[in-house]
Amino acid sequence: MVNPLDPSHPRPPESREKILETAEGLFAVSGYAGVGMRELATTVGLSKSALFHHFPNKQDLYSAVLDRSLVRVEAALIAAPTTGTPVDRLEAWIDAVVRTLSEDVPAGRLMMRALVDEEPFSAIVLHPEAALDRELEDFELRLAGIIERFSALVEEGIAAGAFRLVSIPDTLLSVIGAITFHFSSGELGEALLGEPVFSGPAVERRRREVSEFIRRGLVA
Amino acid sequence: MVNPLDPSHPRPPESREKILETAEGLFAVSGYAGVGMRELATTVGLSKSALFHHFPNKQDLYSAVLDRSLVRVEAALIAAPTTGTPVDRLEAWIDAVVRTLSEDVPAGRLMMRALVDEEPFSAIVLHPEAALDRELEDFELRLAGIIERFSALVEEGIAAGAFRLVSIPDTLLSVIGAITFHFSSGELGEALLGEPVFSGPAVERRRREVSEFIRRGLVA
DNA sequence: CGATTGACCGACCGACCGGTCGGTCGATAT
DNA sequence: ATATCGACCGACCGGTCGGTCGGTCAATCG
Repeated sequence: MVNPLDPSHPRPPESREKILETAEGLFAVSGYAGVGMRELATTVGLSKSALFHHFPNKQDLYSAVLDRSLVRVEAALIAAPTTGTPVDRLEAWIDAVVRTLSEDVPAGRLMMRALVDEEPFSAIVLHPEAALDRELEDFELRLAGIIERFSALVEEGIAAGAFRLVSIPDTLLSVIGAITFHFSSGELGEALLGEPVFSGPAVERRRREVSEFIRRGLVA
Repeated sequence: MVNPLDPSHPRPPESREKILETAEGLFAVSGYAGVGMRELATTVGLSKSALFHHFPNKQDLYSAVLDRSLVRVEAALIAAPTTGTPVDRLEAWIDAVVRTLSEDVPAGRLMMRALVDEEPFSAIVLHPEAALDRELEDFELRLAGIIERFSALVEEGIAAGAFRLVSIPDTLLSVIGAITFHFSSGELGEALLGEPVFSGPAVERRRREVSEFIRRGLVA
């Protein structure tokens, strides 16, 4: 039995976590095809073989990285209050997502890339029961859950008369685009803002601005 | 002298254009690193050497593809009316961009990828005069011009009291994100909408929805 | 103690990468 | 008739890709 308190020699879970953490940053910057297993290995400080010891192949490693980021977003959403008016809850959720993406720097860019890439997702997102023959990745199901939450909130808000009678899918795409793109915009964002996208003031301003922008776009 | 009316044998400008057109589609789907010159060559129906005959290297070909898409957006913006209230002009511009992106299917995804990729852009976007040592690509200057147009419009609208006192950079990032992401969302978008993103009804609805959403988010 | 196990490494594999080179071919220019 | 030129091709280059394999080593188990 391994003693989890024994600090002698790099313990296994540490390596696995370090690989995921490093891979998140690299995949966010260069995309799936733009990161080589050698590059990742040397950045982590392990041999390439060690990577394949912890993950069966590159795609599964990528899926694990993606799911790890989505778990944080999901957790923030679950932790957010579920009481109050739809407008209150919407603002709380936007705050939660913005805060999460501002703390996990590579996550926004990573998710934007994953969303734009064709492969991982399919028409199953809203109909998981109709899973064709393909096996669904963890992160696909998790994303579907997150989207479903937002979708239900907007639907409820419309029914309660708090929101305009918008097209829910279009609204979802607008909101995802506005929030995620900001934290994916890298150098362009910094050039526009005049300061790093992830600096304290920029994040705080973003939270206010995007929240107000979406609120006004949505309320009746 | 080449007779441009002579349809005998594949004429050179046709090949170059065909390469760009094909490359736009491939780069949009798989990204810069995800497309090989061999794959592109065989898709076009030429040899790999022919690609390097028309373009000095892969990066320059990619830049040309990007610029070609931006030219269309720029042209649509220039053709749009520049009279009326800021709100009118904003709506006309959003219409123009949405229409352009809906007609040039790969363009949205291609631009979203380019925007998320770190390399091509730098902090020069709004300060082209401060161009460090690096030579600016055509498409970078063109993008800077497009952003500058939108920025000026929002600024003017605020000064005229037509728009709220928003953070202009944040608003630009929200608008770019909302519009571009929709046409980059591929399978996710189709799953949410229940129909192809680029189908007639979906495009028309998108035009209305995103225009109204942004208008409400921005007007005083 | 010996056996097992998990973390890790170096060497290696076939496929593919971007890019170069020498040359062919048909149309134009002189 | 001949020289030139642009479009194009097949063969080839060094290097990198994701992935495999045999083995080492330290810690644990029985």
